Amino acid sequence: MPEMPEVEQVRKTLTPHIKGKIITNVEIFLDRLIQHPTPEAFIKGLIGKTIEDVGRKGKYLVLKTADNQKLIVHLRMTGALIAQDSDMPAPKYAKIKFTLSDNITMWFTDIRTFGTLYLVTDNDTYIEGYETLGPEPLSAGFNVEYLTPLAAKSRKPIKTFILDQKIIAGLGNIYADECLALAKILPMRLANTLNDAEITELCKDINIVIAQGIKNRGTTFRDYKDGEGNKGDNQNHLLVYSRAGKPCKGCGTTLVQTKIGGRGSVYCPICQK
DNA sequence: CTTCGTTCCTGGAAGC
DNA sequence: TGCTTCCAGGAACGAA
Repeated sequence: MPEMPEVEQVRKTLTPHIKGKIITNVEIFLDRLIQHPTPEAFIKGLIGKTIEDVGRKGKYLVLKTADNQKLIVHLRMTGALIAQDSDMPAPKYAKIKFTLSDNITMWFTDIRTFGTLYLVTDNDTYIEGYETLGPEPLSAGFNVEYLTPLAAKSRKPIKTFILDQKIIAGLGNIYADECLALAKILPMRLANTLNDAEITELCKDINIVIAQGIKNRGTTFRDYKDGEGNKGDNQNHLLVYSRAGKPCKGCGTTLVQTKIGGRGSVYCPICQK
């Protein structure tokens, strides 16, 4: 499930294969994934363009294809962008084929087909989730001064609060559980009950957990792969996620699984307060 | 206004 | 063994 570290790893691994390449053809095998404009206009708008830059904003990949045009991709649950030689067979679950110059093909694959793609030209559409993103972990705008007043007026569980992309861009279910475990805060605590010391610790630990995820090239549980089709390594470094019933790495207590905001959540009932 | 539940979708695992 | 049921969750949406 691509969260910020996974999307960043995709960006990094994709860049050397596609940057500077010309898009010579586009084939769409599932129209529904194209959110804007029409599939026909999407194809027409991309053919002949050069991929000038491969960027990222939160969990969105942003491919610049002209001064006034960008291809925005959200992988959601099981989407992937993979670059490979054009003479290689199509990967499984291929949904969109971007034929590039220099014998490279970039495939968009997706098992559950929740992924979304937008071709935005001259800001001709408004992408709600993209435009309202909060600051990212590890960025200057993400700090205690920013987070404290927002938490103070939120009555959501702290886990749900930090999963809100308008508050923090890039956290998903795995890293949210990990951040709260490291900060020793129970995920069901309401955001406005955290004291200053706890917010400070959480802020610091969100940065630590995300930096570790990036360093370990992302977390692969089931389907996530980077731009070259490789898995990440961070699943071998997790404190709580997917470890329900196993001993806490801190105190040995059996980790507990529950549901918060409809999402599976794992925590240590002793270490986390 | 905020918060909560539902929905989209498929594959894999668990249960009987 | 083979079938059915449940679960995974990002984010939009409608309901409370």
